[in-house]
Amino acid sequence: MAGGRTISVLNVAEKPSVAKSVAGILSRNQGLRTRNGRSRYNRIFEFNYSINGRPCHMLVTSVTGHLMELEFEERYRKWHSCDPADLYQAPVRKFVPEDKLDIRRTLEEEARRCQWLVLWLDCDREGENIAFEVVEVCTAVNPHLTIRRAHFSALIDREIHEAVQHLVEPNKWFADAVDARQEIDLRIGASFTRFQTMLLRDAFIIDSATDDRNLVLSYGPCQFPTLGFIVERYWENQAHEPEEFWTINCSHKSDEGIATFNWMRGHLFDYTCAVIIYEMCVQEPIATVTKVRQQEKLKYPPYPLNTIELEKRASRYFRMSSEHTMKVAEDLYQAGFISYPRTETDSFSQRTDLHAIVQEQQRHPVWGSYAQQLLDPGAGLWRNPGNGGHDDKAHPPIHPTKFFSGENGLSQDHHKNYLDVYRFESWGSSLIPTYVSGQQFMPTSLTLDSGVTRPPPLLSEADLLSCMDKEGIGTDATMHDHIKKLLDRFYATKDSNTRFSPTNLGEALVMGYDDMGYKLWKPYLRAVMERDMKAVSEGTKSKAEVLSTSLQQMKACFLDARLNKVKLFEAMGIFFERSNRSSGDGQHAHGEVVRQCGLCQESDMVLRRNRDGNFMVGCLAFPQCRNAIWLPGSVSEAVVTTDVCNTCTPGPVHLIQFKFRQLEIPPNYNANHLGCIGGCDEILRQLIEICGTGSRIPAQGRGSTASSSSVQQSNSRPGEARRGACIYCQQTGHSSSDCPSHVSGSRSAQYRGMNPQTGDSSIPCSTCGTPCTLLTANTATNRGRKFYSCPSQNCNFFVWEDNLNNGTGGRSVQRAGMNVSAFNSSRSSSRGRGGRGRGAHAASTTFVSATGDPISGRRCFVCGDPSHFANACPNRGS
DNA sequence: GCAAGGTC
Repeated sequence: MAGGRTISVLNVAEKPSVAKSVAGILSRNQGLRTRNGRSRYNRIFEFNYSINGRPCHMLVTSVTGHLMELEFEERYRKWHSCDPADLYQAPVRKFVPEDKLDIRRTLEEEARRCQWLVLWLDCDREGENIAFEVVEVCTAVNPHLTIRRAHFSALIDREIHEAVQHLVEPNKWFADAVDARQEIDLRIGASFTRFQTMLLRDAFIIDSATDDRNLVLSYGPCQFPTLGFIVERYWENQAHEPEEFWTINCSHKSDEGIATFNWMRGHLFDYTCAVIIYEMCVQEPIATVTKVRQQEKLKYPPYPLNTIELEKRASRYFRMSSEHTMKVAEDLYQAGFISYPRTETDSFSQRTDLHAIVQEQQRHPVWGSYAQQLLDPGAGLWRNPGNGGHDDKAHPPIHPTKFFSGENGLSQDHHKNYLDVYRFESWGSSLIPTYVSGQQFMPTSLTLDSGVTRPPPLLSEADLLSCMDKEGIGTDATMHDHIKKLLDRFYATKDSNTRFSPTNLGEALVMGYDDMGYKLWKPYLRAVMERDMKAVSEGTKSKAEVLSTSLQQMKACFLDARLNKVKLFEAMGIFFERSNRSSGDGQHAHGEVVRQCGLCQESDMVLRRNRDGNFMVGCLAFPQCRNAIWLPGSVSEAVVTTDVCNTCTPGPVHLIQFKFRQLEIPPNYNANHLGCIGGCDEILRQLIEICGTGSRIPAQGRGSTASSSSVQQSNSRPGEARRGACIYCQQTGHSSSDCPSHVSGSRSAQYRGMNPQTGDSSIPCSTCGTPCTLLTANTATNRGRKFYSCPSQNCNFFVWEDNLNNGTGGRSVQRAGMNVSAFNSSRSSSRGRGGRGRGAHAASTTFVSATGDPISGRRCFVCGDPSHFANACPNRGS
């Protein structure tokens, strides 16, 4: 027993609620006195206690998070006071802001009469940094203080009592890492924010905010990569080219149940190929079981909960925003129901008394009995939770700390269940027949189904949190703040389904930096910083070293970005009108009118230039109407004239005076051309074909996600935009398969490679009028011979090209399998071409067409010979 | 008027 003279101990917690809990637990509410400090929120608790046998007069008070802020010195604070580049070396200082001065005074007054200072800040890097802020303030008035740190991670008796009996030294490396992070964030954030705000805000009419003058175009090392995730996914989504594919599906129903068989090849994009294979199946439909494999499927309970997983699950199951979730979790933590809610840890340490945690829940009406069973050694149900593999060495996974019966004052949102027999995941169940190897059966259904590839969905809040987590953007405690900031800054919007899209402003900014070739909107920068911080916190790098190299690099990057500011200007110019031309009429503000939009028939089509300098004519009603015509990439200038085309209807269609870059067009074309986009202009069509539209070529640094960033996000796509006028609307600039006036792009695969306007590679189907592509046979008897075949499922139109030229005309070939769902098809696709038919039973081997008519005169699909089917065709496979 | 990180 140490005994001896009573010492006064000043205990400082990170927030008032923790001070109250710590005081309550240590004093066991015996002899606990409370008084006000200088700050009305941060009260002081007093009681007597004994640390390692030594009598102590304990004073417990608190701060409210960081006591200090980092700021530039006064003369650099005004935005126009200096060149933003100077902010990389302008002096900074830590100071206690006005609203924290009373807390500082409390600390000073109490510290003067204490011998010890015990720091009860949260046990993470930020907490350690705050601890040193408190130390700085207290030792300034009492240099003789003995400094001690309490380590705890839950506000429960055994943790707190143990912490106070095992005090340690504060960790300077942890605090240094935060100092470095603060300084880098401040310098980068302030320099780029001032730079881009002053550059762009007054130059463009940014209509997102009510008052442009107060708009801040902030840049931050966390908010920008977060925006980058949203934009990148948005670009991927917009650039997606839907492609139709085909699958062969088979099911078998028996007394035991129904089995669905998937094609080992998955799916094929080549329709003809899929039909041939399908037809072979139809011809010999008896299925043989070649292998039977039984596999046990395991479903594991979720790992112990960390902050991000909490936010993701709350968003997924409760549709709670991450911001709200954290507020609720904080309430529960402060009320003592759950452990600290900001943790990266998803595995329980060996020391955690899991049985004690479960014991608390035995009284619960819903899962209490389950808890009892878990604890019953006879039941043998107890299993230790899985190990998620993360441990921040500061806090345990989020877990309930005491029984919660549904107290008043807490909303329904607070009633989260951590130990429930988890309600949000379930087993899928179905019974399938048993099979033995070698067994044969007649499929109940055998269908050729089509599907269309889907674009990746826009990011949900849970997706976004995953991206941030994966790349280390923000802390578990701040991720939701960064997401909210993007909404507040008008950089992004969230739809009712919690899916995020960039606004024009957000997309333009990312595009601008991307065009510079910079990864400033990517997470790499932050990742490097985070690695540096970790190195500092582990003592392998010094704070000074990290600051010096990091800031040097960032300043170089800043100066370079400023040299390339024209890229930001151009990107903004795609979405926003320049403010010095803002007073013009509406038409001028958006471009020159070429014609009325033939698609929506409400708005005008106007001539515009995209960020790559390429011209297009787009509908003013975008994005409601996506009609767009991309012009040749070789156009250097384009001006809408008052001349009107006298062929194209509905008029008026204004002619455009084009100037082409001579070097980019063939020598026999004139660099100056008065052209029409109405469909009549053969020269324009040819130049689009020759030069491409240039609009969708991936820009440097944007990789595969490039294309959609163009201004209109039209449906046109790189390769197809070059192939001439659309067969539906006769406009150039998009292909038929992309025609916005046409219902579906799902047929796109069928039209590839054709050239409708040249007349020699496409003819209309004699039945439905659909253009038929010129294809080349590859059979032994007809290799190299060209033919036309209708891509439509409803036609069997087929004609050899040489017959056509001889005037023989087309003939139909019945194709078994197409349009035919052999056997009763219960799995027909509503969208695709296959499987729509009704069918007779297989045993009769009668096939019925999609119209219900029996098929007669069936012929080989490969060579057209009625004497055999494709699977027996002598020409097949040669 | 800027960042991100604490917290009220």
